[in-house]
Order: sequence, then structure tokens, then C-alpha cells
Amino acid sequence: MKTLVVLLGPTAVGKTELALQIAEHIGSPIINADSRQIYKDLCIGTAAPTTEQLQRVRHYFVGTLSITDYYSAARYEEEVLRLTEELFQTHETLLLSGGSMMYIDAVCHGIDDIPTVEPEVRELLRKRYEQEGLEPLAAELRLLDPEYYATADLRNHKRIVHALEICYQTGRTFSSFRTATRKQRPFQILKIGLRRERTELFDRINSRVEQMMQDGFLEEARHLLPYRTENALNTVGYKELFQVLDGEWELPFAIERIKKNTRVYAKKQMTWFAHDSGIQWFHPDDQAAIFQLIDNS
RNA sequence: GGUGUCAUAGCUCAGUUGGUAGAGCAAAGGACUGAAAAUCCUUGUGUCCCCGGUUCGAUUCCUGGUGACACCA
Repeated sequence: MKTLVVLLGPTAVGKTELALQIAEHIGSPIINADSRQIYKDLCIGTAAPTTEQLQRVRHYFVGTLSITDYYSAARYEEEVLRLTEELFQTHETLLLSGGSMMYIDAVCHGIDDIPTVEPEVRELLRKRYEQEGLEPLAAELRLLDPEYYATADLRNHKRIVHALEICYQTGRTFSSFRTATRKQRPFQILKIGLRRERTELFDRINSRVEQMMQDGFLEEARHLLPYRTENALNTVGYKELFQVLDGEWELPFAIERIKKNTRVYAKKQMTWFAHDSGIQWFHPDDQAAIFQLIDNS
């Protein structure tokens, strides 16, 4: 039975280095599962693998997209499945590593087959939200898709707007696409979660942000400033540095915000992963136990 | 050594004309189906420095400590 090893955990826990060691141990490339490292030019701020690390092991989904490219968890699912099908012909075990919760779930059990929203529809709804606000849109959703309306987070405009986009574009209700079925994969999945004491993780986050600044994060952000409205740059770190470049924030204040928002992100990841009972948890230093688990699978 | 000011949440501080207290920051918990490092929701954690006194009742008023700061010697 082919095995996909999924290495996951909060940001800054130590996935990148351990992934390299596991990949070398099992002779697998690394399939990256990070929704921001996949973009070219977001190197320092996303703590993407370095050139040396990329030379050590073949990586997929690192720096392959332009920051203006559209991307989604569904595309990721599709592309990873195609890639694994190919790679499993020559590998018994493959490694996928990253922290983007929805991307990992998309690979492991799939997401529903909902059409991709066309740019015109997206633009139309974006304008309506901007001009009318959330309430009229929510009221409209109640008429178009009462089933989804009943359970939707009515204060979250992204949910409401997306449901409406699908209703408009397809003439069907958004809820009719939501089957919540778990797709079967032609390989077994071994989920390895990395975790640390919270204080330890937060210390690592804080010092990693300091390191990013020393590595030229502000310069990287300066080059990307013209693209600031792209979704790829709606990302912790870049957002705050854009405030500095606008002259709105002092740099030390922005650095504190980056640290804080990274901590919040890490907590959000841990909340998500905590619901997944299929994850076996380890401290990143406990490589022996992790290798043993992989070897026995 | 003397005088004065202050002592309240992890931090900075507000406040209670005496009825056991609240802001900001930090922090904690949660949701999540094609934009997910996104987006959204919830939560105040406390010997009010310590021992006494007055009082039905003291974090608040009073005596005395202790500590910090300022000024005078």
C-alpha cells in the first residue's frame, strides 16, 4: 500500500528542517502544503525553504506561482493528486509538509465539487458588498438559499458573498453543492503533527520575525508594494510592513504586530488540527520516534 | 535621616462621595468546503501591597509597616 506521510503543525514549529530529514530518510521529494510559500517572491516573509534546502531535496509547490495568479485549495487538491499518482509509480512513500489547514484537508479527504467563481461574478458581488454592505446581501441569500442561510455565519462577509456568487453563477443553491462527503484516496495517509510548548513556540515565532527583518524582509515588502491588493499579499507580515511603507506605522510597532499576528495564526492552526483525531503528535526533536512510525507504516 | 507622592489584571493605568472593580495592550477559547497566513465570533484573568483601627460593611477613611519614585538635607 502506498503511503502519503503528511507532516503538519503550526507555523515556526520546525516543519521545514524535519521535512528535509524525513524526505532524505525515505527518499521522497517534498510536496509543500503552504498556501503562501507557493508564490514566487514571497521568500523571506513566508519562511520559505532556502536555495540550499531546495537543492537538498526536490520540492513541489514552492515558488511556482506568480503573485497575481489565482489559486485555491481545490486546485491544490487536483494538482497534488495528479502529482502523487505520478510519483507513486516510483515511490512507496511520499512526503507532504505544511501548515495550510484547508489545503491539507483538501488533499486528505477532498472538498466538494463547487464551480470556480468567474471573475465578472466576483467583481459584481465585490462591488455590491462595497456599496450596500452585508445586510442586503444576507437578506438576498435568505431568499436564494434558505438552507445555507440557516447555518451560515451571517457576520462573515466572505461566506455570504461566496454563497451568493455560486447562486448567481450556477442558478443553483450553494447548499446543493455541499455534500460533505469524504473522498477516498488510492493511498494510505499517515498524519504526523508537530507541537511544542506554547511558550517555546511563541519564542520561536518572535525570534524568527527578528531574523526575517535582519534578512531584509522590509526590502522584500518594498518590492511587492505595487501588488499589495493581490490576495497573495493579504498575508501576515506583508500587511504590517505595507503600513510602515505608507508611513502609517513605526517599524518597531509593525514588528510587534507581525509577531502577535503570527502567534494568532499559530493558535488558529492548532485549533483546527486539534479536531483531527487522525494526527499522531510529536515534539520536533523526537525524530527517532517519528522515523520509527514512518518505517513501520 | 526628613518631607511628599504612589502601590489595583501579565503590562500601562482608570475607578469606587465606603456596598469586593474596568479600559487599552498582552492573553485565552471557538467557527471554518474554490481568496484560508483569508474571513468571522466569544471571553476580563484580581488577597485592589501588608498588620491593625473606625464601620453593619474598607480596595476606598485613619494609625503603623514595607517597597518604588521625587524633592530636601
